[in-house]
This record gives sequence, structure tokens and C-alpha cells, in this order.
Amino acid sequence: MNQSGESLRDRKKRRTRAALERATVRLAAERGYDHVTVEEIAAEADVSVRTFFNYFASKDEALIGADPEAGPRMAERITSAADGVSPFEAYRQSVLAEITDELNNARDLWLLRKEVLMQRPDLLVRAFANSAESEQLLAAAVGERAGLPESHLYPRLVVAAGSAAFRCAVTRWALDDNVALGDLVGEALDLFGTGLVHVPPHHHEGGTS
Amino acid sequence: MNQSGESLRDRKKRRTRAALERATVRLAAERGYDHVTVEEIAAEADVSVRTFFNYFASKDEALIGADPEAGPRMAERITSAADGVSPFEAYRQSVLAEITDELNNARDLWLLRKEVLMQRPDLLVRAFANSAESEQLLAAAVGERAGLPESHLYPRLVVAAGSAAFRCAVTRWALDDNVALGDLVGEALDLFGTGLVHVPPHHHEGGTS
DNA sequence: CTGCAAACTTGCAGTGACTGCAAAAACCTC
DNA sequence: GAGGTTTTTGCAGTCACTGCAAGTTTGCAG
Repeated sequence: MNQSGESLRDRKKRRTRAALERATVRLAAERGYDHVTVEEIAAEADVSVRTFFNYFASKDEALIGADPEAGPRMAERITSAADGVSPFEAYRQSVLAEITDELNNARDLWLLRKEVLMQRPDLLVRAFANSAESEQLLAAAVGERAGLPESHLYPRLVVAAGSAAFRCAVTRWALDDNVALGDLVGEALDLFGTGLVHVPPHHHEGGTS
Repeated sequence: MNQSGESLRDRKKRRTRAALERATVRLAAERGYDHVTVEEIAAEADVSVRTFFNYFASKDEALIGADPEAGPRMAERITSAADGVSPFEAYRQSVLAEITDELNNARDLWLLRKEVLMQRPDLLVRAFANSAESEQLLAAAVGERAGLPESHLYPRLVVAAGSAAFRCAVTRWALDDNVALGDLVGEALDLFGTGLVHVPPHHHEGGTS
């Protein structure tokens, strides 16, 4: 093995994966998601179509490029939070940390994705369909912290709320350039945290509030 | 036009749609969703494949059989709720009413769908991808009642919470026969209403509640 | 450096969802 | 029943996605 811990092979794999993700997002933003074929994406990334499907289970997945390690990473963050932290708060922080990291690493990709998602909001919903095992993992972590049995609604609900918050935040983000995605997700999670029976106040743009 | 307001044509259309939905659910429950082709479904319902796609945009849609009138109906219920009712409560009641109706009209179909969704939970998520305009409609109704602008996060979030509640409730429902789906959705919405920072108490099975 | 095994890539053939189009059939109105 | 409107259908075609059986590249040990 290499002393760096990352072999030539590993490096190549990461580069290929990134190239495919990048090609998908770029082409989709450029000429519309369904005017791009997998064949074109593969060509752009200089691999065969078959290889595309070795990396991503679907075209959708390549567009969002969900990091397969994100689930475990977030679960770890939840279980290792300090003792006094509530389950919801632990989850909230883990989501926000993940988003911040992601935006720092690939802000440009997200700006392109925004273009695509503005025209096809359903793609974002579909993207979450593939993340069932991650949700399972997170729900288990939340459940453990809450001291609730596997079967209880609450942990699942917290995680589903996270997806919903992210989804709504992105939709809203796509409408207006002057907000940070992380802030929007945070705001959405706060609303879920304090309860939807409370209608939030209406912030006026020009107001000094 | 017919005095009944529903012509032969209309009746046939409704019957065909129902037959396709039924065939999809039945076959999928019987031998697994992806071991059923649209060709087989169409044959079962005695129509051509092309006709299947005149009724449903996708196989997924036929499995869930989302009533296209459900969105407008729910929106109407929200806007026409009594004056003192909060936006969230109005939404909550509209969701519960819709589910009660649906279960009364097609409980058998839902029992079969349960079988399918137990093995492929992702199908439920995907089903919501197609209901973007309905969500839009509901969000507008909630927003109006809350006196918030179109662009605000809150209405979208309420509606997304509804989807999430439904999704989690169905997942939970599929695990255990002794609960009513309506109750689970109600419970989930209550948690969203009062806020996820509050960890709910753990109900023991043997309780007499 | 060589040879071997494991991992990765590729082509190919095939399945099945989904679409547009134009002709045929069914229905509705008068 | 003629004539206009919908609905159904068949057909040809595109594209996502899969399994399989080579081919190629990389890792490693001798």
C-alpha cells in the first residue's frame, strides 16, 4: 500500500466520480436536465456509459451526487454530541455542519444545481428517494439519543423534517440570491423545533427589525 | 349532455382509471413492483399500453393513484375553515379529512399498497415528487391564511411537514397492524405542531390508554 | 522486472419505461 | 345517422439501466 493511504487506484476513482458528477451538473444546467443523455455525460467525462452506471445508480443520483459517506458521518456527529444536547439539537447541528462543509467544498456545483432545480424541483424530491439507508442510520442515532424504541415515530419524523427543511430551503434559495442556504436550512429547522403552530413574524425587506 | 351530469364517456374513463390503478396495485403486491411490466398491467385492465400512459404519467403514479382532485379539495378546505382556526390547524384538519375519506373509499387498495411499500419504501417518496403543483396550491392556501407572502418559508414548510408526516406514518403503519393510519398521521402532525424539541413520552404497549 | 490476482473498465445484447404521431374506434349532438 | 370531438390504439423510436463476459489497469510478491 501507499504511505499516503490513498492508492493510485483510489485517486483515479475519486477523480472519475467527480468528473461524472461535474459533467452531469454542468450539462444539465447548460441545456436542461432531460436534454442531456447519459451517453453525452460519459463522453464528457471520458469514460464509457457502462462506467457511468458503475459509479451512479441513476442519472438523478449523479446530478445530486450524494456523498455516500455523508450518512455515516452525520450519524457519528449525532451520537458523539455532548451529553446535555437534546436529540433534535444534535441532529440540527449535524445537518448544518454537513451543509456548511458541502458548500465550502463545492459551492460552484451547487450554484449550477440551483439552475437545474429551479426548472425541475421534482428532481430534488427524487434525490431523497435514494437515501433511505442514510435516513435509517440517522433515525437510529436520533432514537438512541432520545431513548426511544426503534419503532417509534419520533426519530423518523426528525429525520424526515430535516429532508423537508433542506428541500424547502433549496427551493426558497433558488428564488433569491441574497440568502445563504445554510441560514435558510437553519431557519427551517428552527421552525420545526419550536412547532408549526406558531406562525413566524413577517420580516419586511426595508424594515429595521 | 346526460341529466346525471356524468356521461357514458366519463363513467368509462373513471372505470378505466380505477381498473388500471387496481391492476397495478394488485399485481405489484402479488409478485413485487418491478416484476410487473406496464404491458401486464394494461393487459389485466384490458387496455393497450399506450392507454395506460394516457391515464398515468408513470408506473409509479399508477401505484399510488394520487387523485388529481385531492389538491384542490384540500386547498378549498383550508381556505374555507372557520375564522379562528390557525393555519396549521386548518391544514392538519384538511389532511386528516382527506385521509379518512380515502381510507373509507379504498381501504382494500391501501392494504395492498402497504405490502408493496414495505418492500420498496422509496416508492412512497417518489410518489410525492409528482405532486409539486398540489403542494404549491396548498402552500398558497396556508400562506394566505397566515398572512405571509408567497416567498416565505413557512407555508412551504407546513405542507412539506404534511408529506413527511404521511410518509413516516405509512412506514410505521406498515410495521404493525394494530394502529389506524389516520391516528398515526395525526400523531405525527401533532409532533410537528408542538415542536420537535420536545421529545415525546414513550407509550408502553400494555397501557390501558 | 515478472507474473499473478484483484479491481476496474468496456462493449454488447437485451429489457422495459415512456413519447409523438397518425389512423381507427367510440361517443356525443343534432 | 351525419358530422364533430374524444379516446384508444399501434407503431416506431429514444433512452435509462442491467447482466455478462471479455479486456485493461493496478497492486503486490517473489
